[in-house]
Amino acid sequence: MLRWFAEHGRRDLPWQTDPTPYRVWVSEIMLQQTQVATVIPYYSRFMERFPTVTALAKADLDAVLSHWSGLGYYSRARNLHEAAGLIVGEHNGAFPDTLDQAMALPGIGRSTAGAILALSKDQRHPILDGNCKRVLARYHAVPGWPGESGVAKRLWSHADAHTPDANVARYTQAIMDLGATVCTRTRPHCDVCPVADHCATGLTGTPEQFPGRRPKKIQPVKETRMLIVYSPDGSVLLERRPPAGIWGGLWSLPECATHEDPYEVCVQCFGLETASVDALPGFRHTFTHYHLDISPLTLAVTDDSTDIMERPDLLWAREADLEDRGLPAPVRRLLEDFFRMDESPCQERLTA
DNA sequence: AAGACGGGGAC
DNA sequence: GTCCCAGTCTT
Repeated sequence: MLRWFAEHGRRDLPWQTDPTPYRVWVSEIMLQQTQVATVIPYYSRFMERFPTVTALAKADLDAVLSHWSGLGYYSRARNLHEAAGLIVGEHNGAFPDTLDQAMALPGIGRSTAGAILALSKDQRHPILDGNCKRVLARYHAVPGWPGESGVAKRLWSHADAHTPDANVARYTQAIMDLGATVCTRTRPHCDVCPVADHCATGLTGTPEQFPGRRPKKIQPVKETRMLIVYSPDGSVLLERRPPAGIWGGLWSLPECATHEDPYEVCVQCFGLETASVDALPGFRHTFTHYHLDISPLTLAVTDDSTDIMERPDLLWAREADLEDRGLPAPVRRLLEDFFRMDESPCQERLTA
């Protein structure tokens, strides 16, 4: 593995050039359930804005969420920010040196804690990310879906047995790179695999059948109406979502259940008189666990009461304000389209 | 043990 | 469309 890594491993990823615990930590959190190519631009912007754990701890959560906007799993950003405060407040600004202390931080489980300490301090800890699960399930022909506790337990045992006493950082990067570039989900390249000779499935079996698939489930379909409440000065009303749950803590559009009257919602919830409801084309946003059918409605504010908003969960935002706010990806796209229509001469919606 | 939690890349 | 990804947290 180490010989293969020296020749074929990835050594030039942004967090590898200067693998401090902080830089590795941020990368590992971003890489949870997210592919390297997606992470890289986010990582660059994040490290430029929050170069140290102190800078991250001092920042507003809003600033952190805006740099996370579009990555998904926003609890990762909230946990990262909270953990930075704990590191500054309880660890004198130094990332914890033991596995248990690292795992005590929010957002850091066993695999991430092991990866950070292995990659940044060469400590001996096994990891078990998606790449390792695939490599080990194939190498040892472990049947079953890794989401089952018994299967995960066997994989952890193999991971620990393979982890060397020396060169842990390089070995850890090697097994992840092997999974990412050779032992790929479909059509693995067993002909160039450095461990194919001892692999239980590579040359003689069917590696694609490992690991076992997640049991299939029908995903429910939910629907909502999103209100684009716009004022004559070209700003739209944003509402902050609750800290937990879907899109937790992000700025989104007010929503209106199918049985509610959008005019009434504007009056009751925001004290705003509106007119001229228009429907924009609906679209479907798909999550891991359900589909969300979104029907956007535009409402023009008719009275001049835009100065009554003193609520911290409400915000009038112009187009230029959006980039500094954490918005769910579909809401960001929707508002970008809305403002783009606004500029287009064929629309008379705002000019009446 | 099972479900919640986003978004995008690969196919 | 489906599957999955450098998982963790809550229930």
